[in-house]
Amino acid sequence: MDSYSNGFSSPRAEAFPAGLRVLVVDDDPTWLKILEKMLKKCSYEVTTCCLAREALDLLRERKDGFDIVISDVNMPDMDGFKLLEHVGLEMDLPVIMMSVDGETSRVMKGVQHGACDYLLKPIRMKELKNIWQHVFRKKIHEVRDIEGLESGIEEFQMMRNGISDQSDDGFSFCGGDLNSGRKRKDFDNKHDDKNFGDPSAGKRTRVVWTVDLHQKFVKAVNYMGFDKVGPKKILELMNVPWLTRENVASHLQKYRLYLSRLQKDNDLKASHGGIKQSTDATSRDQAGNLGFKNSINIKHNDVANTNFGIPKNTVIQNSNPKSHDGVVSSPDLGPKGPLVSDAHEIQKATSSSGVGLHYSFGTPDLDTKYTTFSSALPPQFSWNREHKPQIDPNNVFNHLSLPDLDQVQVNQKTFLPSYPTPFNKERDKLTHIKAMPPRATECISLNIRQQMPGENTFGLNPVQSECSTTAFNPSESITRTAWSSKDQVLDHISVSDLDSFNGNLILGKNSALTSLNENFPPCLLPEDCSPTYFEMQNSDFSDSNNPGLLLEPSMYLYDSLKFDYEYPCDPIEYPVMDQGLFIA
DNA sequence: CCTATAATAT
DNA sequence: TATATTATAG
Repeated sequence: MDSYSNGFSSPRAEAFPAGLRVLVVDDDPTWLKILEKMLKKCSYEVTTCCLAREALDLLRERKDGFDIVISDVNMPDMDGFKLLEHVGLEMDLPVIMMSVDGETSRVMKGVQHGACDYLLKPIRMKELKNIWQHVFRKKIHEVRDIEGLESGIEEFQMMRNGISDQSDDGFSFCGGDLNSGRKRKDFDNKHDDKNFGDPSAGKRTRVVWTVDLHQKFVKAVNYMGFDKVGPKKILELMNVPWLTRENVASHLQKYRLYLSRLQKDNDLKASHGGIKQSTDATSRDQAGNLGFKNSINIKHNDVANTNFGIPKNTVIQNSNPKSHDGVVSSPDLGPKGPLVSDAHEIQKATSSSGVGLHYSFGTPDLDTKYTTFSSALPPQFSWNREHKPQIDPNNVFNHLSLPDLDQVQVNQKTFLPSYPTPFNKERDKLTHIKAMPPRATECISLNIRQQMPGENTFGLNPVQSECSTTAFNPSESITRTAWSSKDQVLDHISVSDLDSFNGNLILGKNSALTSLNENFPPCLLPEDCSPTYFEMQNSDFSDSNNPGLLLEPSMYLYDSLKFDYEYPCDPIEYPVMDQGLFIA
């Protein structure tokens, strides 16, 4: 692992792609062998398994044990897409799907479910050689995120060179604003003026906590330590001009509540398992500590390369030195049963269930402020800047990261994202990981409401659409919504923009909003995914090993994407998918 | 700063 | 209508 981590942490290292930890899943032993061989030739560290279940278990056991997963689509025990979903939700690892079938709809489905790439068998070296780019790309994005809080941008820039930035991704996917890139945000003016300054307006505008905003929030929290945080500090760190302390306080309240609920669930689960910890502690307290403490204190730069400053996993280190091993895994929860269970069912049940936090992406409402994009937007665009001109350059858009907890965490060691658990506290105490709830739990669902760029293409307006999907439930039958994708994106799981886009169109309830375009963000896309997909088509790029090269290809890809997507297929078709996306 | 509660939004 | 999110009061 070390080697691995090193490699990634410092892209420049020659060893770079070497040591990439790949998990290959395919029910056909022959393919498994072949792939293993090929991957080893690429100097990757390969682990194989022929069952999806097995793969999931492996991944759960060794949370930070893999950098990327390559899975066949057709498998007896579990649909490859389902596996994809689980992986995306639970470990946030890039997943490459493969099959003999290159039917567009299948590929699309893979992408929608979060696959960062879709390879057609027979797979050639060419294609495998570059899989590291998915890992790298993801890393970069994460960096970016974090960066926001930290002052250092250097790293970011470094990476940046190599890779296209999100905006590219985003755009291409969105299918929308290709050329201009960003649509403008005209409307800011309106809103801005309105409420802010004048008290006269009796009530303040309502802040919508978009994913982006929430991420910032979380970062801030993690950065300073959960227990130490206060609205004021968070606000400062977030550096979002128009946000008020009250807004943050309110959100913090909600967040804590949410965490406590989460905890509670976990406890329950744990108890079920028989192992009950002392958790009973009041929910409040726990909540307070949850998760963050541990993770946070470390924000050093030393890690700089890798992490970008985020503290995250510290906890793990402390508690479990071997985090790698998967200490984290939680047996009780029984990843098995429930996971496999059909997402469908769960979804249904769950979708509305209450556990998740919902974030929205866009905004339809004029009065409301949406934070979301502020980041992505160039300063000029920032909406409310009036109040505070400061804009974070940092803000970049990232794709969404998981909601709270994990979010962006980066493993210092590995650099792969790991989930931070909210439950650190307990973890520490207990040390047993068992007690811990499975990550899945952590993955709560998010409903994201996003607004797509109203694409002009269609002439439609962007509308919000929502769809939710369920992730899975790790342990009990609890169901959770994974997140809704409507638009997008959650990390990988998400749907392709295209879909969402279309979805929006269709759904368009608020069509009135037509002008919205502001825009959004193209960003949300799962960066990983998009480009890749195309790559297949243009196989040319596949050769480069050099990270530096990465960029170029991407660009191409993007272009091609744009092209393709420019004429989106029938919008109509998608909506449906949209909804069902995750569901399978 | 935190909690509770009202006001809104979905 | 029931719930969830956010604003406000205490």
